[in-house]
Amino acid sequence: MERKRSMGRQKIPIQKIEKEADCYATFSKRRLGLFKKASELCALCNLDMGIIVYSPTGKPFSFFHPTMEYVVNQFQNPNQQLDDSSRLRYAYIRNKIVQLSQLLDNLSEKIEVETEREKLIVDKNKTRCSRGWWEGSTEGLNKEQVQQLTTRLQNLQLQVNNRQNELKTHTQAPSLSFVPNHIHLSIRDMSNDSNGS
Amino acid sequence: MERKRSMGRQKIPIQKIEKEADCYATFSKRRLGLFKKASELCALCNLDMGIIVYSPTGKPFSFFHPTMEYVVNQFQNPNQQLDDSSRLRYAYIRNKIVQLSQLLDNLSEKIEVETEREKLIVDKNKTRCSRGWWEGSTEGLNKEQVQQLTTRLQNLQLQVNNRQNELKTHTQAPSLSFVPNHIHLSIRDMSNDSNGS
DNA sequence: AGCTATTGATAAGG
DNA sequence: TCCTTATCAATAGCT
Repeated sequence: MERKRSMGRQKIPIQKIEKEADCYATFSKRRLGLFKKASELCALCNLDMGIIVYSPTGKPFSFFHPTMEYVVNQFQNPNQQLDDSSRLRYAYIRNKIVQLSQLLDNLSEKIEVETEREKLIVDKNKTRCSRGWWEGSTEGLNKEQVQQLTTRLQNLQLQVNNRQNELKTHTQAPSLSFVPNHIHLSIRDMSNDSNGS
Repeated sequence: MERKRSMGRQKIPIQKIEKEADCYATFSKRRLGLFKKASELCALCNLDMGIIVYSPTGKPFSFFHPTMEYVVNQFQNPNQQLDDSSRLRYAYIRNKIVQLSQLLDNLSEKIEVETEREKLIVDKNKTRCSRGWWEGSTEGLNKEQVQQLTTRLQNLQLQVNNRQNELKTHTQAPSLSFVPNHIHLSIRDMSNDSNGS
């Protein structure tokens, strides 16, 4: 039997991580995890929320649904009623987000299917020794190629996310960043978008 | 061998939970989980962040470190420099939070030790059949009693948290709520606190 | 609220 | 940075 290749996840004390590199790594992972949890909560309970977090280097990241203005303003003035034009604007934004959300989910699904298909092809290749466009490669390299393709597809997904984010942001404000799947994301201001696209 | 007493956690699709009761339950659990993750991230990387989330019924909950004003304002005006008095005020708040944090951590630790001790006592009782203040109870009831004590201690911990939160909040704003351990929590305004307590 | 079986998140290591 | 593995942590379904 093969020896363990990793210690696996270990318990860590919840204190400042002094080693800088580890701190950054942990921030990256946990910020993603946090935003994912947030987007899941938004989707599961159909509610509004926002997160702002500064990286150890001070770079701001945010997650908002439906918009930062809406979430913060409602919090500061819970009893304030919106005027009709504001209501319309937010209704519009919500719709837009739902549409984009569905689009992304569709794309994500396609990517998964595609990735799955590639896996099947490789398996077939392994068992039947058939040859295709990857012929000439060793089995190890095939696996690597599939990994690369998978990575490329996943990168595409992230790019789609970022592009969506840009489209929704178009502002000079600090970079907004977010997470794949179940979007429900950040919008800074869509008032410029009132004349249609 | 005993039959399984529960189905355990099941996979659920990330879509609106239509059953209202389930939606509320999920919100409660996941909001707590989210805030805990947030407080851990703050502690691990020593950074600023804020979360605002509205329950399915519209009740606002928030998590901020060090303050809402600070986090939001810095996000909206990333290049703005604070004046000296603001710097001092925030430094003061940060210090206060760290102090409270340590206090709570100490209390939490004591509670854990106490809980552990109770467990040991029960184990001893089981193996040695010694008798104490729980005498007269069956073994099953003893276990239950210990469970109750444990619960009471945990509730105490939560109450300490909530009390701290109140102390830091004292405002007419929507209720701020948060999570045990590694606090790093919400403050709305401490300017009234300048003359000491 | 509290419990348990599972799923999900993530610290280490490459 | 990104992936894998082994573990730890969060939580869905019940009670």
